[in-house]
Amino acid sequence: MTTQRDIARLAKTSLKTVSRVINRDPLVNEATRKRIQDIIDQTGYVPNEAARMMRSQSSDIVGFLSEDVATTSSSIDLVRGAQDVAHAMGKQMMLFNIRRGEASETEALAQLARFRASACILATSFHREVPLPRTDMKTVLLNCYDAAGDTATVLPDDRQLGYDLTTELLRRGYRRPLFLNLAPKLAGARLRAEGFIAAGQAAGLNLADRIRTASAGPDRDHTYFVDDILPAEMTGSEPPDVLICGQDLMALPVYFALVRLGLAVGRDVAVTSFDNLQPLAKLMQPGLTTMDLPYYDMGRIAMQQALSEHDSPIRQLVQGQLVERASLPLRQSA
Amino acid sequence: MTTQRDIARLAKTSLKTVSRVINRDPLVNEATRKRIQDIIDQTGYVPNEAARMMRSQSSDIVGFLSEDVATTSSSIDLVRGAQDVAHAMGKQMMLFNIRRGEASETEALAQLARFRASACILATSFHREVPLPRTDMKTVLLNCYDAAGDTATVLPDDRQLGYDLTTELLRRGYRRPLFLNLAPKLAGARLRAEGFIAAGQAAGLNLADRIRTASAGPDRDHTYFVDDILPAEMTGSEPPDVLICGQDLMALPVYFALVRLGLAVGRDVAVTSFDNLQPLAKLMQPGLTTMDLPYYDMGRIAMQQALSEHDSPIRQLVQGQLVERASLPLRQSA
DNA sequence: AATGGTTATGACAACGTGAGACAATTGATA
DNA sequence: TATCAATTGTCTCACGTTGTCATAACCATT
Repeated sequence: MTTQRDIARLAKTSLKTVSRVINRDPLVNEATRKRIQDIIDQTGYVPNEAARMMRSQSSDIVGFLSEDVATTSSSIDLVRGAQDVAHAMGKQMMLFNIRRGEASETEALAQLARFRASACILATSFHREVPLPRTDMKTVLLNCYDAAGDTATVLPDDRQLGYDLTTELLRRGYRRPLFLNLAPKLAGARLRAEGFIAAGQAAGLNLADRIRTASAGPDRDHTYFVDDILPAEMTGSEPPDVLICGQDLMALPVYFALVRLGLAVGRDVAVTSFDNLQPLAKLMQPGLTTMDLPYYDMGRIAMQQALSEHDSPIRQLVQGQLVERASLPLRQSA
Repeated sequence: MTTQRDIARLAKTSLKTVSRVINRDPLVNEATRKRIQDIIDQTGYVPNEAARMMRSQSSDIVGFLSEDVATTSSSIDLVRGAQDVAHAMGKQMMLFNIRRGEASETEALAQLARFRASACILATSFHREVPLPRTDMKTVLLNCYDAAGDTATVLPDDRQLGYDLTTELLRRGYRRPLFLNLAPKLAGARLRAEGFIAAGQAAGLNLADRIRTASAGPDRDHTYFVDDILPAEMTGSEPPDVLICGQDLMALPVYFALVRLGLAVGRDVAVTSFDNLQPLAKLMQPGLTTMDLPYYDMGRIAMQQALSEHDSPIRQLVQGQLVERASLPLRQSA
């Protein structure tokens, strides 16, 4: 491999001058600079990052530990946002697919320590509390938080998401929303429920009994709602005029269930959700109106905090936005 | 940061002996080894990878350049497979989200060169030909190939996938399959069509005219099939008894279209597809019977080839497997 | 010509690790 | 006591880069 020493020899100059050219030190004569630069281009010299790291005692590497990169495609946007910021700042990101609390997490942190990484981002695929691993590295929690609450944290503003979505439904004339919420062990589910009720209060409606929750995991949720809740509610005397699903993946079986009940989504009952999962939300028929979760922005912000010199705010909430499709038409006045 | 020199001072021994312990030199007395190891554990000493890289002139880093980590969740499995193998071999993976042929690709390769990466994997989200970037690094193409054909390549055996799926349909008694294929610019689409026809021939059926293709991109495909092809074919005199969709994401709008046509998936017409996209394929009602594309295995194999000393086979084809769900019932004899 | 100031260049050390050469020490055995 | 093997230590170099400091070259002013 070509080194600065080789360049110096070829350019008949000193090692230091080559280094100056490479580091854009202005204290170099233009003619010399050009002569050296030409040789650099010719030889295809590439600086050795390892040597640079050793000399500077710092590494330009940030770790991204992600749980379940596999399961949820939304978490990919967290990765993308973080990576885009890192590269824009000339940093490198090392991605680790881990399981929280298991050996894979410890190993990832050990690897990052070997590379003297300046910081690490710990991301989860859904908003929830996590145990904080023991590490000396600067840490940013992404889409999760720890009980102690003294670590920089980036979270979706789930309460506001629930509030905004509900407010929009009410504004459009819907009066009997039914919230098919995710399990309360998910922090986002609890917060959205709060926002849902608060938005009702603001409009003079008591929505507290308009929430259904399943205690088990996501998969079970769907079965419960589809087989038990929906048939009962939709055939009752006062059926809901709009369903709020806990996530887009729940809206899909809900669509199918409504078809089985002989109801048309959008006409007989509106359906909304949270996630804006691509390309699912767009491919569903009718297109799913859903609260876009700002994962890409969250990834960006987390990386900005990981790279910032000064201390980051402990908890930063990121807003989402409603994406309108055909599943939530403007309601005809009853 | 603690160094080997610090350890030596604390253990009242020489730098060399510490180095021996760390590098597992057997020529060390057991008692001494333990004493030093204890201090290493206590201080939480972590070897400096930069120094090690410089000393050993090699880096243990493999690059993974992926197009559209964002768009397709299937490509995540490529990443996971590659990462699992890398970590098992004590290597580090650097992930880059790039666009083929654009600056992001060149920059990623430049970064990897700075780290003296030993190899890089170039992955695409769907099976197609790509231009090979100029680089000195050992390269493995994953889910894509270049025209010259002298680069190690890992691909799904799409021809076999098409053949196996079709054979299974025929074995179950279906006789009028209709293949709603992806655009032929995708290599996988062309190969699956070959397999489809070959399987027909093997069963004494001419299926050449049972393929429909759209020339535009995936999104357009769906519209075309859903709005033009399906209504015409399904209401014809001899409607298909089973639909083969080019991908699970196409099967979704197809489901909705069949509902609009008053047809029940599984009962009136069977539906199958390619991908086994999680969790979509499972959540659709009825569950989608689909050819699982072995992305995780492909990722593993690509990384194995990237790390292998000797030259890798130019083209390695990986097999898939049918995942049975309710959308393809065993057919009642007509 | 001497002085001072600026600009350009070079010599050298140091970062942490690993390895080779070889000396020194210890303990056991002949 | 002499000999040998096992263990530990000393010393040195190398990897590639960059900060510190020193020197050289040049110009303008006195």
